[in-house]
Amino acid sequence: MQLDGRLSRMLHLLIHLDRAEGPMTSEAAAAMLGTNAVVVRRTLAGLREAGIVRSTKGHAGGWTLSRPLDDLRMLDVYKALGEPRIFAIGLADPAPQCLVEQAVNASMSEALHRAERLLVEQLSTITLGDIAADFDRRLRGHLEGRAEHA
Amino acid sequence: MQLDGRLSRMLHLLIHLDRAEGPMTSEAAAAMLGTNAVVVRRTLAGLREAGIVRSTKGHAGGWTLSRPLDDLRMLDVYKALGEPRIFAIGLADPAPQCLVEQAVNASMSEALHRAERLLVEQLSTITLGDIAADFDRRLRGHLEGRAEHA
DNA sequence: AATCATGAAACATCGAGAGTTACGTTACTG
DNA sequence: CAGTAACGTAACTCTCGATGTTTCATGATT
Repeated sequence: MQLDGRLSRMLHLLIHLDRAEGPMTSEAAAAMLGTNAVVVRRTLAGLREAGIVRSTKGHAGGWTLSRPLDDLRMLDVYKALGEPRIFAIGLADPAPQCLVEQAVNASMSEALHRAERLLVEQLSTITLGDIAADFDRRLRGHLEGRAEHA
Repeated sequence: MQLDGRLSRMLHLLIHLDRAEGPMTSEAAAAMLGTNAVVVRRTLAGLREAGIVRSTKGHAGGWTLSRPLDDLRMLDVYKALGEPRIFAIGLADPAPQCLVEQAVNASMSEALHRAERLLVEQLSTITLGDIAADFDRRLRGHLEGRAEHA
């Protein structure tokens, strides 16, 4: 994976955590995400500090959601991950002497910032509850599709 | 530089090409951009295929702009670069079996695509002529600033 | 005491842009 | 026509951050 898939993975995992009964181990989460348990712990660490999940050690331990999905916006998760870099493209030199490059930077920054604001606005609008509701719709559609074939 | 600075660099360079008299060598361009001549050639190759610049070999050779800046939109340059990846974040799995992940992907793709559309729209609105005009304003301001100190 | 789980450090892997070296080709110059 | 200046290109290396892996320590349950 050449992209930063942490936000995507965490959204996926958090909804499963909500659906799960009792704590989910890093091992189980890793199997679900197709990755390694240490990667899961590392990534969830930020969410724990942000109060999104709780972890318990020992027997029957693991990860638990500490808020309802409706109180969780995609933006909260993004911030809990440390607000990773959004864009793969950027300025060659953020503080150039050359006035030409300064003008280029002004145009590019403006465009990038606007796109970033739109993205952040959307992340703040959509809750994990919304995504879970979409999942439920997909699940019903999926089951109906199977029923028709029966 | 951890970001893709090609668009930024090419915008910068193209305006200098417009201002320059006669062809500019890759070596001179590299010095201006703080990089290597081979990097310049490699990057400009795409712009040449897109008809944005021309290259001539031999004595007094180098790179020349083949269109006026007002006919060049930032988007043209972006496309000539092969439309590089815009976002550093993305989906962990673009075609998952899991319906939860499908729902997550739907939300994230939607948000990312909207942000991308806004960015592309802006890149298509701004011409290199606009940026050059902004440079001219900055230059006047710069000279006035120096004059006041004199 | 044994086991199961997280916490965390240390290191390897990977991909893409960037940088570098080297050599071939083309075109001008004297 | 030899020399030189420039692009064209292949084939590397370097870098950086996310990802993956190994290992050991710590804490909680049985």
